[in-house]
Amino acid sequence: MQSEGLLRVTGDDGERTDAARNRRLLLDAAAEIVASCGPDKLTTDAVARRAGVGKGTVFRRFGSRAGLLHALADEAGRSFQQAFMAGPPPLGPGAAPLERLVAFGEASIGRMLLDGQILRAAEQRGGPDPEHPTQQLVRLHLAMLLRELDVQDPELASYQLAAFLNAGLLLHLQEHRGMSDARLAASWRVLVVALATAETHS
Amino acid sequence: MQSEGLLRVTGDDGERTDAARNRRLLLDAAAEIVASCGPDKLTTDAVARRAGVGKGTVFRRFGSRAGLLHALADEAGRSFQQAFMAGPPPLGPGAAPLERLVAFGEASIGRMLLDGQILRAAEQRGGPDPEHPTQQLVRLHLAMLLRELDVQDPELASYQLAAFLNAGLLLHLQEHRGMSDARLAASWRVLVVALATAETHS
DNA sequence: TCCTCAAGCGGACCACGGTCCGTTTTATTC
DNA sequence: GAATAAAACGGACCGTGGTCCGCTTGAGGA
Repeated sequence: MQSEGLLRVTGDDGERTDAARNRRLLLDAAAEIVASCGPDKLTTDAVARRAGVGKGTVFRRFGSRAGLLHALADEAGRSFQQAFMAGPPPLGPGAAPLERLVAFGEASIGRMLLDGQILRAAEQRGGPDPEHPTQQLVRLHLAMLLRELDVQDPELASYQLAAFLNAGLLLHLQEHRGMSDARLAASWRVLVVALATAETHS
Repeated sequence: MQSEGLLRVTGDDGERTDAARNRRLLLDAAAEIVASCGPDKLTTDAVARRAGVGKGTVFRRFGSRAGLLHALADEAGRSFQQAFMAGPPPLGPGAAPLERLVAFGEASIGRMLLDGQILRAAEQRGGPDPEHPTQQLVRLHLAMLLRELDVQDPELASYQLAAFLNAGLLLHLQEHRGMSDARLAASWRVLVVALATAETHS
């Protein structure tokens, strides 16, 4: 009998060698499929078949289709993570916080062209549709008010604000992060007041 | 033979009477299911069965499960729409723009407790998961920088910023709204600069 | 080297969203 | 009221994500 039932680990990080091998096979197969057909064509069946493993293995290793896409996106984005955590300024440490914030946003935006497809697919099939009539109504309303406040680019700013006023996010913050309505409202107020009082430098 | 093949309309807004009846049956059935079991239990089969219609009818009327949920949420939110478009200040017209913006956010936040469940379900099954490790890393980074800038409630602010730096949204703006990287970056800069320079009133 | 058993595996299976197409209903015209 | 064609209907059907469970593998202990 075996003295310790908990630490059977031998692989890199607690993964059996065949498990590690299959993870790689799956990630490679997924990358190939995405490269040749786009992320939408990546079905769990297809990736399993291509990797030469059973479908169950996909879910054992990655939990879900989204998990697989996430792992893929993480591999691609590892250098980005390195860059903003330990790379050279202005993205990495060394520059002033505001510089770094600006750089971070710019880098994120630029990155989208690169592997945004995968990131979007990982975020979930479909996702909230910004062009749904109801959402448009909200944004139109926000944009109108922002315009009156002389905010720069009110249309885009309305997207930024609407992105926060989102049922999925708000409910998550309330339910899983225990944030009170008061706190959410206060933060919203800070945000819009900041936007409103920002000087409109061209 | 009939002279005009285009205008067969007789119902309220171009809908045949049986179509209108079925729309109501479906909405009512959906509302009942949501009320008794929550939105997650609302399957297209179940709602069709409960309404006593075929499954195809669900899709003919609402296009998708999400469409049905949206219609449901819209019914519930109609009074809210009225309120911010034509109701009394500060939500409706009459108050200063900034007041209205603040009120709008507060109302949206408060509304979530009411029928946020439906709205979230309508937004799409799953949706982006804010607690995914990668997302957490991004938010931690943002929060750290925001803290250095003495922004109020940096944690929550990090959610606000991250909500915008989102592959689905960014890609949508680039692809379907034709917004350039430069424009997105400029708007991002305005946003973070505004937050950074807002005075920290307790 | 063999034994043991947790970890891993595979693919049949299920549930659900969405499509398709032959049939039925509705409104209009005569 | 009969004829007509567009619109709507229904439910069998399909693809895909995700689960389940009996079988296999691999690694440490003896």
